[in-house]
Amino acid sequence: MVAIKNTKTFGEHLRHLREEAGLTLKFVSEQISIDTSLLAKIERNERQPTKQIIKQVADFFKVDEKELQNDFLSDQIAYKILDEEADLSILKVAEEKVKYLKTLHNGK
Amino acid sequence: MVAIKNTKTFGEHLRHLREEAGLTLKFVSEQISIDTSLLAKIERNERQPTKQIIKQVADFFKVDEKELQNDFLSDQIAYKILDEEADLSILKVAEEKVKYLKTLHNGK
DNA sequence: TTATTTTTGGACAATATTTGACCAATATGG
DNA sequence: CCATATTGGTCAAATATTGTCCAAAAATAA
Repeated sequence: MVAIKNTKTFGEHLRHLREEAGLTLKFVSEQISIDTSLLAKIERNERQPTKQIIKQVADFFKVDEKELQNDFLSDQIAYKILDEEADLSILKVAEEKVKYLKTLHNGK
Repeated sequence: MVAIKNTKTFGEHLRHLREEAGLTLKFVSEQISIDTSLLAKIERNERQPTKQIIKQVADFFKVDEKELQNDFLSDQIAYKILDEEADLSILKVAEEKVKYLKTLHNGK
């Protein structure tokens, strides 16, 4: 597993990759065949990337697809918690539930 | 804060409340004005309760609404992780992101 | 400044997802 | 068997999300 370097959001991560490479939204969006304004929104976390887009981005920037997917997933969870103004402690509960549900599926 | 007693899913929790009270789906669903089969599905985690339904259920069973909401929220997160077959470690990342996003909002 | 390029923002149709309702099928238990 | 409880499938309606288009704003260059 690759270590988690920072706590940037998915969009910030994407923007970082792009700026690091010194590329414009227009250029990158054309390379991966999506609308420029859509990519801009994804970088600002105003639109969610589809799995397809995550794959294209990963391929383009030569980063691990699974890692990007996880980055996006943790974003979704974080935003949901903020949205619902929930306590961070529910993450622990969620963790227990995952374990519980896994035993259900196995144990059948 | 009330301690988390178990790792049952939201639906199991609901079913437990109902059976403990010795009531039928039909009766409870009528009391809170939703379709019997909808309530059954919610208890089996086949349908997601709306906030409205969570409130009605909480009122009916005289349990804390916020607690039920949290229970449902942690369910959603757990199912999402199972769905995506993601590692539990992303929960830690999500936690860091929540903290990070909170500083962003405050710090403005 | 002006021109050019880049990024942002809003509106909107198209698409996808979710909900709740209805009803039939299946279980449960007298 | 009969009566009641629960489950399961289908579907239209409601809701949410996506991607596109284009204009506005911001940044950069000339």
